[in-house]
Amino acid sequence: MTLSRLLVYQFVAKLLVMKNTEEKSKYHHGDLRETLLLVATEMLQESGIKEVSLRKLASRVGVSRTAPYHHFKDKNALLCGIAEKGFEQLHQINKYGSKLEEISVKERFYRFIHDYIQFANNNPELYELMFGRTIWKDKSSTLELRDSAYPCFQFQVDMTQEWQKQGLFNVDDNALRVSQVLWGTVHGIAKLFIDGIYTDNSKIDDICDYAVRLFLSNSTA
Amino acid sequence: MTLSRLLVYQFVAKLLVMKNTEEKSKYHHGDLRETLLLVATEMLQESGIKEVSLRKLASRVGVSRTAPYHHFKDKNALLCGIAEKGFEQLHQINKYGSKLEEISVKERFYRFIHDYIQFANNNPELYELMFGRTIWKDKSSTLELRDSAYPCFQFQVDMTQEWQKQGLFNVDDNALRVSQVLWGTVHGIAKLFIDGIYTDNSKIDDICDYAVRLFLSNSTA
DNA sequence: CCTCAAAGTTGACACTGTCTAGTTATCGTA
DNA sequence: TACGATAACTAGACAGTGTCAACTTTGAGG
Repeated sequence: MTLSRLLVYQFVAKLLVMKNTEEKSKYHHGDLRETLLLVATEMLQESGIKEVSLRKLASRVGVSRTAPYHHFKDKNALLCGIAEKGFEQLHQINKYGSKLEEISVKERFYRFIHDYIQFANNNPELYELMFGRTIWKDKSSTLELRDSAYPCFQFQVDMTQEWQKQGLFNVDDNALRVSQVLWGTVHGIAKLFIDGIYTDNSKIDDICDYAVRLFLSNSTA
Repeated sequence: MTLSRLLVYQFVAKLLVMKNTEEKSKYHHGDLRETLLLVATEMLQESGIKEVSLRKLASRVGVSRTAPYHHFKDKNALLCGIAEKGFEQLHQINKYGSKLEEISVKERFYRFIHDYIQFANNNPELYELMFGRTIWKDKSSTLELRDSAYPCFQFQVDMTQEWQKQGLFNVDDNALRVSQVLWGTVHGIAKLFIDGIYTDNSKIDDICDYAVRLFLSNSTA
């Protein structure tokens, strides 16, 4: 299964380069960087970050152990690359949810919380990587990673501001602070689930309900 | 510095055994298990979990590489042992804070949030270990770990119930759910700080303030 | 056509966790 | 007091890991 998909990757990657030429030798891969990210993400999702090693990755892609070093400074840079795409995905989800005009603000707020936690729950290893200290602590985050993560963070502040305007929260409150607490809540619940401390996934919806209720019990909307 | 403290450990450990005898040979350490936990915790706090290796630990303690295996099944068991003590510490803090009768319930609630996040912030590596997937995911947690962690978790539910009785939250709400959301919030904020995503530590108090305000804006106390 | 940088290679090094087999010390019991 | 079991400890080995240095192949541009 993984093997067959891998062959597809290599094939597609090669197609990207075979624009005018008929055949390519195998020495130059074509689009190794993208293929590495693709396969590494797959390995991550399949068997966890502990199983992602550069050597295994290289061998899966069919390339020598040190070839990845021509596309990523080190393992950390590769991981940042994976997380980068995760943030684009999450940002997309948030944007989509905030545009649903056929439902009430309150419902949109519930959906934000719910969709966020679902994203984490559907991609536990990816989420763990995106928000883990591996790539953030000690200033080890790549410039490109920050460029894709910060807009995603900022969007959450913007949404909070919108919720304030619509009466879910006090307009006089500092939007950044409110958003930091809200994000803390969803992040915390998500983490407790995917780290295996909250174990009953069937209770996710119920917990989201309570989160909304606790925050909005005095909203004017 | 570390070296001198290490010598103290070894000395103390030896004293524990030298009850009746005058001198002990060095083949048997005396209380290796406890010494390993002590030194490992120190290594953890000093330079992060990534720097904690069984071999380095053994060599610091002055024992062969495989000696620790006679006291811990594997590395995971050692880490569980460290976390265990962390939970006892945290439980202690929670218990202490809940007994302060000279301040109001609201202030006690604030202190719970504040103290919790401070504990995480003062012991980032330990907290990371205690609540990280390394020891929880895939049922890798030790029985002893669970025995020290679960009472700590339960205590938070008990506190929530007390807060409900005193009017901070609706008495009719499911205490477990309320507590799961509250705990999610403090855990999430703590994590965002210690993982390096929230970077301005001087804002901790302010964020705690907002958390309390958001939760208690409609309390009857 | 030639050059040169980019992309890919092998070999090596210093680590890691953990298994196996062997050694030494300790303690309860005959 | 002697003995034998067993707990505590040791060295050797193995398969992994990330990453560095030195080398080769390839393709594109002057």
